[in-house]
Amino acid sequence: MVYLPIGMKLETAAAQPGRPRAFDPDTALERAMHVFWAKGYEGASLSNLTRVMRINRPSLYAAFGNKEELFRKVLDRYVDGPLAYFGKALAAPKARDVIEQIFFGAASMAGDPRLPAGCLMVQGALAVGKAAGSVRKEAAGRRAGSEVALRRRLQRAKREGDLPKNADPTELARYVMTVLQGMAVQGADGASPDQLRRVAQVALRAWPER
Amino acid sequence: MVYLPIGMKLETAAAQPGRPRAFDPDTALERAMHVFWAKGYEGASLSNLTRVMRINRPSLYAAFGNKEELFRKVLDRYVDGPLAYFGKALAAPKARDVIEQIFFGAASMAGDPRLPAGCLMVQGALAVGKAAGSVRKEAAGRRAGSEVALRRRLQRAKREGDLPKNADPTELARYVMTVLQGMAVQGADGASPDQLRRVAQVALRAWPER
DNA sequence: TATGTTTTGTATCGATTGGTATAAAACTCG
DNA sequence: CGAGTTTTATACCAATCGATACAAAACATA
Repeated sequence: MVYLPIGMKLETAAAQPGRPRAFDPDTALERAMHVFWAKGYEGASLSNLTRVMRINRPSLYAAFGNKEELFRKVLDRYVDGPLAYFGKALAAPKARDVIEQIFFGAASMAGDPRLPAGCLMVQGALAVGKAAGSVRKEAAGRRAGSEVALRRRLQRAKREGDLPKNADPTELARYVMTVLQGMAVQGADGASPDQLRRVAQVALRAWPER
Repeated sequence: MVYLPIGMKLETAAAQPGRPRAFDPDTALERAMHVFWAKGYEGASLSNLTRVMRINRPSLYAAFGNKEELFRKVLDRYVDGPLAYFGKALAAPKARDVIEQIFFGAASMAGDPRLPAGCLMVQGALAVGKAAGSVRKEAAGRRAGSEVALRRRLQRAKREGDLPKNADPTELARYVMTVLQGMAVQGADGASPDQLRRVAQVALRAWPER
């Protein structure tokens, strides 16, 4: 059992020996996210990464493992950061609201000038060489995971009478993910939030009413 | 003016001097397409390409220029080959048929075991490093070109009374392209033709009736 | 101040990248 | 057969890739 001084954060509690870090790992990770987001896993070289992260190569390897582990940690940060709207949307009371929040959340993300265009989980490692195969599968697995989460939410909605009896949560979830991933491609090509919102409006016409 | 022997093809007419090619450029291009399609522009190395194309490096450069030009020629071949259904669909008499043929054409392409998963124009160069920036723009420009062609087709449909007066061809074309590109991501993740067809069925519910 | 520990910066590692120089091989034409 | 032309195969180029070895620097503790 470890007793901490009251009011002291757990991270800073253990003042370990040795030379202290000259950089904030969280800030460095944020910067790495931008590089992978804009250039993809293979397009982001270690020289790119270290320059933007403002750390040298050994510091990167000591703090994040290697390029692949860094990418995985960047993916974690991405889903907890820019993609947080997705998880929040799942908590909306009605299925229709869930879908609207997902679509419009994706559209408005394209309007943030601080963020690269498109979606990291889509363009980060969609088609890659043999060496990056596991990274591709990692990203694909996360896309599939999002679809599963949405499907379960829609299954719940159906149980709650929030969807018609003939509605298929599996098909609907896949449709929503398809539109979302298409919006990611459009966003990567420079589509504006307004354009994406109009796409979302059209896509919502396919939603089963009442 | 050049007079050709009757019944002789123009390509084989000029029997030029020098050592003849030991490979068929068309076959080699087809093989290169598969490599770029499966691995993306950056993930496809020249070693990959020459091995699959079954030619050596100088032959590749003599016949196709360099990696970037080879990719452009592969894109040409892609639109004239696997993506030919898109152009044919535009010739359908009614707008609704155009969209159905596009969607179901994309779905059935995913069922061809001879072809890599997904869509070359989407995953070939979606997010890449600085050196491949022009290749990314090339692919993006072709995606935009497809959308323009579809928009014009829908504008014609509206003039012909084939779409409601309040329908917006620009929005509809963008919506269709978005769904199509989303289907490409789903296809890259291993979605079956049946699954994609069901997605298309849902997507078609957004289409303006009458 | 001395010791132990961790991070930092530099300088590099072998492997691979896209791209070529060079000469032998294989054809046409004279 | 010999000259001219083009393609082939091998070997190689500089540059960059991801990843490390090593020693100086900066801290805590004794």
